[in-house]
Amino acid sequence: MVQIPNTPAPTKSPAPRPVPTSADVARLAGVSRATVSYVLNNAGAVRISEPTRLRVRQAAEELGYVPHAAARALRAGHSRVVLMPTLPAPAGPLYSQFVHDFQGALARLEYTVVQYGATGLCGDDAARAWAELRPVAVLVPTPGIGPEGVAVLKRSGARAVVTLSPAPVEGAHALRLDHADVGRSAAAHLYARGRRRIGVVVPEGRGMEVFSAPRLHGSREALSGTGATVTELPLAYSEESAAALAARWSGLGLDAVFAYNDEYAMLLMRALQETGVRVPEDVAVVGADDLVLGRLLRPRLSTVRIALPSGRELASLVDRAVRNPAAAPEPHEPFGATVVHRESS
Amino acid sequence: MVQIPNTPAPTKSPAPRPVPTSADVARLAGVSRATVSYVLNNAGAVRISEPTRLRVRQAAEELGYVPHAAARALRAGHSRVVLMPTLPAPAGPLYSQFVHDFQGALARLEYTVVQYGATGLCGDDAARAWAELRPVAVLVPTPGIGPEGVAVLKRSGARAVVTLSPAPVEGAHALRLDHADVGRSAAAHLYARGRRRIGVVVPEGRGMEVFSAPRLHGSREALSGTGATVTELPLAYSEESAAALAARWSGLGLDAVFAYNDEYAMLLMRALQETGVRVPEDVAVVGADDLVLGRLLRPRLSTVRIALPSGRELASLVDRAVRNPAAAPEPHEPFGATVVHRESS
DNA sequence: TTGAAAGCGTTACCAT
DNA sequence: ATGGTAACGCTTTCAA
Repeated sequence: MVQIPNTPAPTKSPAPRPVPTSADVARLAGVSRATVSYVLNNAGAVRISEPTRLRVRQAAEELGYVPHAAARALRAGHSRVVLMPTLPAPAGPLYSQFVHDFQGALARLEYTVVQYGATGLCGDDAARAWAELRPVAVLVPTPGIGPEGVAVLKRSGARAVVTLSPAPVEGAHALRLDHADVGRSAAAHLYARGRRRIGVVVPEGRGMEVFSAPRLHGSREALSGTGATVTELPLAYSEESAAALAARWSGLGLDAVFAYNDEYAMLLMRALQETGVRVPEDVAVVGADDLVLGRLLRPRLSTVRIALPSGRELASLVDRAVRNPAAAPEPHEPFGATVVHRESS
Repeated sequence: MVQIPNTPAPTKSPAPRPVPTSADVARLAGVSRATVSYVLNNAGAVRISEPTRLRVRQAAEELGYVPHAAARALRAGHSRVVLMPTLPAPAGPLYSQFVHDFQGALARLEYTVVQYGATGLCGDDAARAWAELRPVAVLVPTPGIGPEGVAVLKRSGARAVVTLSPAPVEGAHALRLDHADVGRSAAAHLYARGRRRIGVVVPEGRGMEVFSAPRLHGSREALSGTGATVTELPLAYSEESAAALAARWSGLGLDAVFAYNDEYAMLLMRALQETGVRVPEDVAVVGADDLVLGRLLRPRLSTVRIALPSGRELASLVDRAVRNPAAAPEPHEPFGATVVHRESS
């Protein structure tokens, strides 16, 4: 049977040229695919004559050849991708900075960080979706993945799984980071300052509960049995929502508020001040995350600081774990939440 | 020759089990790989008996089988990955929100958004690195990629390339977004308010110049030939840096400042107020990005708002472009920069 | 209803 | 020094 070479498929008019492959480069340069591979990867083991190298390079240039990462990974049996699921809510400044540092540090170690939109799925289902990419390591920034999920990832070739979560997860390098600690610290601080009727801001908005729920819970826990009360205060990140909350403030009878984080604290504090509520005389306010803006407010904002690991440290941990996956997860102290007492409480 | 099956490589002690493949599932279930594929992908065209389906599912479960995305993409010849290079600097709140929306909207359209750390490389070199992933679409959030880069991506199978940049890029759906407009608007506004000696804050820090340079340049441009002066004000995002700048303020002799964005404006405004400089009487301040916090400052912060496309709109644009790559890039008006005049100017 | 086989793009091994 | 070939894991067409 005669095969007509390169008959264009009779579908679309622009006839989308197929993506050039290394075989195309080889054909154009008049060499074999192996030679193309050697030249383009600067393989030291094999010597290729200079003229040949040149021909191959020119051919690749001419065709606009770009190697196919998936094919390469398939062949190699591994990749240098470090996977980082994206958060369920827009990231705050603290986290953005952290991700940026982490990414930069890993890039210097020749890894590629991929933030992957793992929408909808949760827990060990999500782990399966991540495992499809066969990352060499995974950093899970929220709780929710369990030992099963970790096992799936490891069976799929992940040499390191690092979790940031309250409880250590079997099989993972568990960096213990409990947002409930933030709530606990804030509430304990307010209680120690003599406050007894404490509001806790709970941001509205999909995905926010991942962080707000533990912060609320921690506050409740710290105050249980003390006789102090905790009042949940839903609040959207808008002037209107804050004004509405401030308008019904006197009816709530609160003498303190833990405002979820510094940004919400600023929002609420302004609304309260507008309606004549004095801070900290009438109500003590505590934020969290120790953002720059907290120091700029008047009164200066008390806040709870979390000792996040630096991006560089975490990158180096990942690298060590990848190089030696057999090593037991390094134990470490939970990241503490420290109250930074300023003027608002 | 007799081949000893599954001889473990005599290397490491924990003998890392190889990752289970669909062949392993097939073997365990006593069927062929094709059947496994049919069952696991719910192929409608072929009917598989219920008992077989069950056996396959159980085998997959037991082995912890997860399909290999790279292999699948290789075989399919395409993917649903939308690539988004990460910014060279930590993202601000405006951008974080945008990315989150964009990702959510694309997920609903069954795309997978991947943020890819494209560190170091720039322009068309970066494009080559992105092309290795064979994304179906690419959203380039910074200028720097040229027609060459777009061509590389398209030749590599990208059916849509969307750029957010000042000048339209040949071959791409170019959303025209010029940060110089922000600088122009701010400067023109300050000039119209009678200010003539105008400072422009330039954030320090790697990667910031991508946005700060055009904003500065736009300010210069708007004032050239008017007799007004532009003074460059390097500023790190810290209280100390702001205090240092405020300390030498009177020597600068400025009557207005465009503070890069609302966050820097807040930082500088506070430092100025601390040293007794009155806003807006002594110095007019304009921020940018129209963040919530600008409305919370006193005096309320004037700002320049950029009409970013919503994540949903952009997602739908990407989807349309992917479905019909032949269509000419949809023309559109450049996104305007609008001055929101409040009290600080 | 199920199985065999080809092929996606790449690279490593083994001939030449 | 270079080229043929097999194999990575998966899907799909064709044949039984």
